[in-house]
Amino acid sequence: MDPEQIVTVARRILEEEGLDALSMRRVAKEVGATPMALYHHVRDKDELLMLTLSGMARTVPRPELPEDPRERLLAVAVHMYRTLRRMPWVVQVLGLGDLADKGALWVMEEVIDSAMACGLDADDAARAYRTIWHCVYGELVFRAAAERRAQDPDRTRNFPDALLTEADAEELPHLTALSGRWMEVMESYDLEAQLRKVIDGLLGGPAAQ
Amino acid sequence: MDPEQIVTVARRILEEEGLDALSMRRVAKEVGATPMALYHHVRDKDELLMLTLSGMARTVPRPELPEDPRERLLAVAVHMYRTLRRMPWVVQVLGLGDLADKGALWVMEEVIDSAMACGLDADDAARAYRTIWHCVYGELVFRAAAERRAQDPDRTRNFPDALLTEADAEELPHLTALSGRWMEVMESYDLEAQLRKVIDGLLGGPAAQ
DNA sequence: ACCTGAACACCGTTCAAGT
DNA sequence: ACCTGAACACCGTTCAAGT
Repeated sequence: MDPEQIVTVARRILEEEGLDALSMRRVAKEVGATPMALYHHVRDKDELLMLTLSGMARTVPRPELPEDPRERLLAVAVHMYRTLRRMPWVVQVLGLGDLADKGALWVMEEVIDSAMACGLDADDAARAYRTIWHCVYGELVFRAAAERRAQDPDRTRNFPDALLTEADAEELPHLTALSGRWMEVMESYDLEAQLRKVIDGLLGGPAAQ
Repeated sequence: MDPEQIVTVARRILEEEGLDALSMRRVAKEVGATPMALYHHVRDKDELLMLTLSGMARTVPRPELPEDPRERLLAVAVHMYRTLRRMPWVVQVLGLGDLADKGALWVMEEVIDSAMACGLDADDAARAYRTIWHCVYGELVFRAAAERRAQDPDRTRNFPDALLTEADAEELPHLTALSGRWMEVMESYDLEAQLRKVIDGLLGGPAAQ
């Protein structure tokens, strides 16, 4: 039983059942050892979680990217989104902290390089990366939440529709007008289109020419 | 022992010690009852969490907002950020799902109204709200993570610096150049300035005139 | 060095019984 | 209607003991 085997088992559990299903005891059982045996190879659960993340980036082939820097910036962001969309557990673990994977650094480099090619200085480019990442991460978190909710019909709330009463029409006219269509409007949310606008803003205006 | 008392105790625990410290048994103990008594007032832990959220918005006074719609949009977003920054547990609970508070709907209304006053149609304004919320939420999550990490000096990793070796200078030139300054650059990240650019992008260009 | 067994101090929730 | 007690099936982690 080596650390690699522990991490492999942990990743399988995360993939199949998500973060909530991962416990030291569960990993130990599936690895065929006592819970305490794990602690000879990882410091604690947090470290195990960190180890499940590192190396994941290598499993994703690096995409062909457009040459135009603005399009490249958009393409990297969309790639990051599509990749993590298929790995919901990675998003869950990322939210826990600062854990990171060396194999994913090229994404940051590519974003910063593209932004600089569009005229930003290095510091602004690094900050632009952060803002773009927030847009991607937020979308991943709330889309996952929406899917969970859709699967539990008992608790469907159709926020914000469920909170609106007739008395709100005056205070909240736009929400009232959107009422009933909210889900529909949100399903038409296109991250790529939104990111294009965000990138325009971060680069100081739409593409020239 | 009424539902209100249960929620009050739960909120205090969340405020003082965060989501991880909240358990049904702990709430029961502090309320002076057996764990099972709670289940006569709330369906399960998820419902209790939802109840802790609802009503929180009323505790925050609604701010004076500028008249200019673009400035109002920015001011609402910044207000949302500053408010939640002081309530880290609310951010934790929000990440769990779709839980929402009626008292916070004015924020959505105000964002959508401002965006429409700047020329967006209702659907685009709703989508703009979502993108802005992601920028705010992402910043809240990762700033909280950075603070947690800073308090546990044992695990400080200074991502991405810690992952870089000399061999990466060629593959990752910009990250290498930023190396060492990463923390510094991130500390200079100003959400208001970033949001101003994002809003420019979402509204289709910087303010006219 | 690597692993086990027993223990500590917890979890959320169900179920049958009490008033 | 509201609450309790006992139980079920779990947690992460420590500590002393084994090989």
